[in-house]
Amino acid sequence: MTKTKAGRPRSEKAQQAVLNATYELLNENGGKKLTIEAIAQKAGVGKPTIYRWWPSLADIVLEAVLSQADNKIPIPPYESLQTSLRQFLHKSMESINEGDGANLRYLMSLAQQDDSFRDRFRENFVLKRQAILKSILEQAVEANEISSTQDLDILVDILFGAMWYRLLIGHGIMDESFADKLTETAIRLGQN
Amino acid sequence: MTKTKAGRPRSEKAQQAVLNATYELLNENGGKKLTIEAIAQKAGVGKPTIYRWWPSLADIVLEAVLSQADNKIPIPPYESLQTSLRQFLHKSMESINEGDGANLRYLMSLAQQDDSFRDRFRENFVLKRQAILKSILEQAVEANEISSTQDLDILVDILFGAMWYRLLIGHGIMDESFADKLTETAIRLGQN
Amino acid sequence: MTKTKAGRPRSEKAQQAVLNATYELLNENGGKKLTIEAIAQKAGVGKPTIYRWWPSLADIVLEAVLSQADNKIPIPPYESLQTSLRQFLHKSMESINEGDGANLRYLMSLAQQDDSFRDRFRENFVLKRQAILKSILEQAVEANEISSTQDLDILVDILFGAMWYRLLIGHGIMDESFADKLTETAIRLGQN
Amino acid sequence: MTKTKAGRPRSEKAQQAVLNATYELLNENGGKKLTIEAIAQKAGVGKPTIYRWWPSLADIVLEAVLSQADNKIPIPPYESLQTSLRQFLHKSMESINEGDGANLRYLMSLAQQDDSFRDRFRENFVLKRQAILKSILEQAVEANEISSTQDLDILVDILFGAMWYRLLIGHGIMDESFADKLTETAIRLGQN
DNA sequence: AGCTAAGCGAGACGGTACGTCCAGTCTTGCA
DNA sequence: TGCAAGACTGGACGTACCGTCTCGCTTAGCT
Repeated sequence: MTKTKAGRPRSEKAQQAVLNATYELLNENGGKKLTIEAIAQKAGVGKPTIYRWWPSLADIVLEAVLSQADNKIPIPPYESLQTSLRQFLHKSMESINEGDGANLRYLMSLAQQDDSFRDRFRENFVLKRQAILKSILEQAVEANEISSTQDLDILVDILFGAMWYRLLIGHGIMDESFADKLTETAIRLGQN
Repeated sequence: MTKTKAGRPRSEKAQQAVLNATYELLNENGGKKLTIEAIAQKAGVGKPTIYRWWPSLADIVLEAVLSQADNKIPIPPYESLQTSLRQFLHKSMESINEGDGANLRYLMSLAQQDDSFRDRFRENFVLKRQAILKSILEQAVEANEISSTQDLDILVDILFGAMWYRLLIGHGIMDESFADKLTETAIRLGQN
Repeated sequence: MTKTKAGRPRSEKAQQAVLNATYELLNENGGKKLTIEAIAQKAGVGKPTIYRWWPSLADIVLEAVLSQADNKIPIPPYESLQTSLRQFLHKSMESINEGDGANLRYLMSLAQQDDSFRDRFRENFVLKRQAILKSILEQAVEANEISSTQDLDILVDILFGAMWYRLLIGHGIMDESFADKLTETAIRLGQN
Repeated sequence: MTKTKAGRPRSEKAQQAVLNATYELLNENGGKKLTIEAIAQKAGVGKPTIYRWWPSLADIVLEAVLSQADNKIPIPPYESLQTSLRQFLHKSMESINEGDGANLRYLMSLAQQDDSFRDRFRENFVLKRQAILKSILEQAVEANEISSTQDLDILVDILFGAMWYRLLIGHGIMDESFADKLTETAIRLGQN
């Protein structure tokens, strides 16, 4: 019988157009004009198409940011805590200052408005970043640069926490010197 | 020199009704139904009255939270870093777990959507909390419990950052043991 | 050459619901409660749908009245000025007394508040009524019941003018005897 | 038994300021910006002062128009129907074209929205104008220029009706030739 | 001449409706 | 039969006025 698929197949093009449009709108006015209608219009896509694939605006933004940012902060081969952590934090600051800061703030904001998105944001974004940082710290433990009695989770919360805090509140700059101070803090906490 | 202002004076009753209604709605569904229309209806107040006195929904929420929370975390007389900081962090955790956590998350979310509100949020809320924490740390420096070479601002960012981070992401619990770990961290960083 | 229009077509059901709701509200309190919000609610229709299709409340009312009244005053075959004009004026009085009077007053009122609507009201409503009356008078000219030197436009202004004047001011009744007097006036002016 | 009235008497200045402000606003954009708030502001008067003296916006407008227009169309000594009626109608057209037309249209519009104002408008404005016209016609009857069997009320409705009709609908000009045609019409109807 | 109460301006109040924007769903015809 | 287009219901937005109220100041007229 009919095994051929009738109808028009899904358009990958449309999907990509949505993500591109979202990313552009996001970086235009800090998300002020970022609505599903605007995305649909800019992408040349029908609204139902968007609703078919994503559960919410937040998820589109998350995917758009992920698809753009996935390979921005590469994990370098471990050298030393001082070198590797410093480099990781420098890259993070750099990315934030180049525009990703606004995206991160936007995602964090959306996560507070929708619990189920908050879960996806955590699992698909935040925890993956934590894993990278943690792997650096674990290698530092192996290299005896961090005491094995140190609670690495607290260390992760401290490092990412301080960065997010400054990013979200905007009371302090996000520059290399800040990255250096956090690196130093981690080293001092590791020694014990 | 007429310094008296003509016209009917501002109704404190209406103002208080707005703040109360806001606080209730905020704690009902985590801010899902928190709209200016809903506040106006619940408070028995006209919408223009609200717009006359507050520039945005965010500012109403901020004032509502401030008016409720102003005296929740008292500043105790300084005893020791271990005691005073620990107590401050315990109180903070407690307040968050008693419902203020949702409010804080809501405010932080709003702050990411409106730059001018972000400024007010920072000045009127965040920096005041930072000042409390910092005064504890400064007393610790005076008591030689923290080295005078330590950068207190970084310490503040670390402590508040870690708390906000967990609160916003929801990947870790906010309990006394977390507060204790942060206290211990501060002490270790203070001992240069 | 695609001339077909994409997208969901206009809903005739919604359009009709709006007109019906408008007509009902119009006849409920003489237009006192006739607001776009009330129409939308009564018709079960969103406000944007109304604004998409009508430029103003006045135009909705005009269309509602037109759709209800289009066939109320039929043009009878011409017999004589005495008979045909009298019948036309009798029907007009009747329609006014049956409730259309309020609608006409409402429309005339709206026309004074919005010049562009006044134009549409004139073109789509008033001039069409004038044409009917004028065609009767023209047949009377052909039948030598009205002198060909008589200015028919003035006659039309006199007949409709007197009716509208009494309707709007309310200083005299709108009954058959009034219609008869106007008929007689027309006949006397025609003889010359 | 204090029956005397103490207290400050009414300010005639405020009353006049209201009427002047109303008249100016009325002639600025055809009544588009004519609101009680605007009047109060322009007149430098408190809103309650306005509400204390006038039952509605319409009544303010009526009084403003009356106070400005009372002596615009003087009643000349009767000469002949041809002369006196013609002059009266010419003056009416002139006044309408000089700006009073907009005021009349505005008043008529308001009269359709408020039945009790419609009564006052009729009694204090329309009927007084009718009385002037009627007195001319009555003098014509006395002078045997109009047959005593002619119904003068119908004649009044015809003359004022035709003018109001053209004014309100805007389908014909209001000039001297129109006035002349109406004069001629009256003369012909008078001859019987 | 002083007292006092009503009138005054100003403007905040609870409301209603406005016209707009966007959400999320539904209904077409094209491909 | 999946898609773009776009119309649909619905809800909140921020604004403009409404008519009422509450102030402190001003002022006329009685005591």
